[in-house]
Parts: sequence; structure tokens; C-alpha cells
Amino acid sequence: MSERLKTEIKQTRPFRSLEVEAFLNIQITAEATMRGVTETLSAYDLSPTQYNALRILRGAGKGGLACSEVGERMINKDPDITRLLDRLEQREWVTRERDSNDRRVVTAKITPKALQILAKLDEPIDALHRRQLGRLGEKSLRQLVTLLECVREGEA
Amino acid sequence: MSERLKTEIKQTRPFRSLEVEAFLNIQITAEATMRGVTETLSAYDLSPTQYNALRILRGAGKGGLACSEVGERMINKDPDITRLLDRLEQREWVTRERDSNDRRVVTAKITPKALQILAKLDEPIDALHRRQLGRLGEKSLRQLVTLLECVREGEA
DNA sequence: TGACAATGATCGTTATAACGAGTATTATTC
DNA sequence: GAATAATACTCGTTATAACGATCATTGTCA
Repeated sequence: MSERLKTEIKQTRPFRSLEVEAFLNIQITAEATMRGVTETLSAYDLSPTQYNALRILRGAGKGGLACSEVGERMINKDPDITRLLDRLEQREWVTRERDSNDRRVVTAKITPKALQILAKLDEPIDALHRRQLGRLGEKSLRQLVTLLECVREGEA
Repeated sequence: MSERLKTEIKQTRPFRSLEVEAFLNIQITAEATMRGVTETLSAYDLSPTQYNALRILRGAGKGGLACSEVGERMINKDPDITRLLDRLEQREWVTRERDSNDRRVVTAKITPKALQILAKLDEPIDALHRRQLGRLGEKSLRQLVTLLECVREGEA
């Protein structure tokens, strides 16, 4: 961030406390780092939410995952997984079928077509993260991760 | 965050790199801390975006602020400030008028009604941030802020 | 076992976000 | 000083998100 903008933030947002400053910094940094990802994904007409869901399904492997499990693992808890998966199914990036054991459950699986797209995206996305965060070096990154995990401790 | 969930994240999202781990931690923490704010605001039927805009206009003082300036200072760069302000104006939280010097510019000002609501929200929101972040203590919070600012340095 | 609660997913509806195109006003350039 | 570009905002449209209500299936317990 430029000195100009940093100064402007301090001036226009007179922090009432260090906690508020930290909160805003988390939000702004999340937004700033996400923006690059969104731009990279736009080449494939893929939203961050959709990308997140596909990454989760890839991670789940061949067995697929129940819709509700996908929802729980999403970064932003989308309250309507059904229609998110509807859209992914329409594009043939996901298949769904009812579980035979528990017929309430619908299991979603990622298709080879989507796996190909994800494979193409891996390199650019990794490179982007290295550009955005690599500068900090291993020690600072570990520190950052630790601090952020500590923030979330209280939510349990 | 519970150990259970932390373990689950490591298992289900096998990080390809420390940078990816940091990126996801930033996103998840931003989402987690924002959730509480959203809940607090819901009592006043106020979205985080609207709240952010009102906070900016309060910070701008009596002179108000051009629509575009509001947009630039928003956390999430809403590409359609017009309709965001439309909705705030309908609820009589904002007034708008054309600048007489430069008639392209529309200046928005916060109303006393909105200032009252913000005043009521200040205490609960601050308390929330203290609950979420206060546990870290001053030293860790400063460290976190510094690290996050450092992440954004590269964006300039 | 039959009533009732809990779970998992879907769908109807409304509000908001996202993407472009369009309009009015001011600045620039030849 | 007329044509062009740049700026600041507005608006039409489509897609997505958010909020509830609903439905089918399974679990619980008297």
C-alpha cells in the first residue's frame, strides 16, 4: 500500500482503537488479495465462490461430498448450496446423485472437465499468491498465520 | 478456532504452499470477524456495505463527500455507488445534491437520523471487536497490523 | 409403533451485486 | 472556439446472494 493511501486511511478513518484498526486491516487485505484471484478466474467465467466449491470437491476425491459438507467448508458460508451446485451442474462441472444409504443426502462430485480447468488454474493462482505474499518470507508468513489462527480461537 | 476444525482444514485443504495457507487464513478470518458485525447490524436492517458507507460519510464531516470518493474509500469497491446511495437516501440516512462549482459532482451527506443510529452502534461494535481481537494484546495486534500492511505494500 | 423432532436439500421471492451502456458536464488540444 | 477526451454519475439488465418456507427422509422416545 502506498504511503498516500495509508495516510488517507488514518485520516479518514480515525481508529477508535487498535482492535478496529486490526479488523479493518484484515478486511481490506482480504479484499485486496481476493481481487487478483477474481481477475484470474474471470478468464474462465468462474466466480470465487464457484472456484472455492470446485476446489473443495477436488480435495474430496472420487467419493464426492454431501452438499451440506461442501457448504461447511466454504470460505463464505453460502446459505444456498443447491443453486450454487445447480449452476455448476449446468456447466457440467459437477454431477449429483442421491445417496442410497441415506436418501436425504445428495452427493456431489467434480467432473473431469472441471478438473482440467482447475489444473490449468493452479499455476497462475499459485504464482499470484507468491507475488502477493512471497515477499514476506517464511518466518513472517508463519507469524501471520499464527496470529490469524489466534484471532479465530475465540470463535470456537 | 477449535483443534478439530483446524485439523480438518489442514486435511481437507492440503496447502500447496505457505502462501496459499496464509491467503486462506486471511480470507477465513475476514469472513469470521465480519460475521459478528453483520449480526450486530441486522438489528437495524443495515448491511455491512451500507454501514461502511455511512461510517465514511460520518468521517467526512459536515461538508459531505463526492459519490466517487465514497466509492474509493469503501472496503469492498462497490461498482455502483449510485444505487447504494439511492437506498440510503430512501431511508433518509443520506441526502444528495449537485455541486454548484462542478455540476458533474454529486455530494452526499449523512443525516442526523443516521448519525443517531451509528452512535447507538458504536458501543456494541467496539465491544465486539474487543471480544474478537482483544485477546491478542497490544503487541500482537500491532504485529498483525504491520504484517497485513506489508502484504498490501506490493499492490501499490 | 406412532407422534414428533431433527436433518438435508430444494424452491419461491426479494434484494443486492456485477457488468455495460448512456448522459451530462468539464477539461484539453489543435 | 469547435472537436475530442476525460470525468462523474446514472440507469437497464442479468446474475447471484439472502431470507424463509417447504418437502422428504431419518432418528428419537414415550
